[in-house]
Amino acid sequence: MARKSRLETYGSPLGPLEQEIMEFLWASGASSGRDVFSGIKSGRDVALTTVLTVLERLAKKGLVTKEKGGGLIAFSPALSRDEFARSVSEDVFKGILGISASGLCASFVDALAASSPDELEKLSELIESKKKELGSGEGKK
Amino acid sequence: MARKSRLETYGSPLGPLEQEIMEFLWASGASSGRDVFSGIKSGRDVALTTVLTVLERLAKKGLVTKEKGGGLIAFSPALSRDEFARSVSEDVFKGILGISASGLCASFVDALAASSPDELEKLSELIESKKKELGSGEGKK
DNA sequence: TTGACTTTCTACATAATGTCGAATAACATG
DNA sequence: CATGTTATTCGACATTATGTAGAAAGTCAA
Repeated sequence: MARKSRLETYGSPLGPLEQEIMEFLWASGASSGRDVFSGIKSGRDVALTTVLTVLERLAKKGLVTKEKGGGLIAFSPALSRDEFARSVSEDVFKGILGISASGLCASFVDALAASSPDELEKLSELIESKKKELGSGEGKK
Repeated sequence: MARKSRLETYGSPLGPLEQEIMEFLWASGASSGRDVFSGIKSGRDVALTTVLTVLERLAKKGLVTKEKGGGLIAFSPALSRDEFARSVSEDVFKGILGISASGLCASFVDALAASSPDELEKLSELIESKKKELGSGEGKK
């Protein structure tokens, strides 16, 4: 079996299992393949090799680093959650902004308000400083 | 040949050709398969049947409606650009917010400022009204 | 009926992801 | 060193999304 359709899982460039694994790594930091396997396993039923394979692919994508230290190979997230979210968001926004900026803004605020209302305040501030930034360095174009 | 990798095209739940076709439909409204084919063709080299197939799939996904009027079958976008962007964004945000709200906000503002600075102002307003909305109807947890 | 055009079917190709078993490499220990 | 255990790597198959298009079937006017 494979994953849900793209439209359904859209919102993360990672498949469910990949996501779970990154989640684990973000929470636990450097871990052996077996660690990840054990950590993930609760609630899911995959083989150790499946986890290893995904870890491998994640490494190939640059999302995970693989280091052979003294003992076992250690896998670690190559990007922090924030960095990852940022890098993904950039592409996402570029894509959707090309379709409709207003539609995007509207749902952005809704989504943010629903999940992290505290961030609304910070967002306002971000916008203010961005506006100033734009207002000043605006001699060209 | 197929499309770019998911990480690369991330930003639209549609493949390049699907996107082009939706673009055309948003611009031209109800069109026959051949119309879309002709409209799209400039700059791209696909067969009529390819366009028809994609149109069919878009219809199956609910993004396009297919109506057999008097003459030819007419394909129209089932959602406006805005509606579409909104609906896609919702999923996107849900997904990314689950990873990191701050990372998302930061790149959102950057992306918006870069592509549609005018929207920054509107976004501020949106936030303000959203904050009021939250502040008032806040009796429950 | 015939021919041109429309629409549907069917099929193949590539890529991403999930899923593993088998093979191989490494290591600790008897 | 031979052996058993564990770790890693390889190779494979499955499904889904998308691009691609020829073949077949349907429609309609002349």
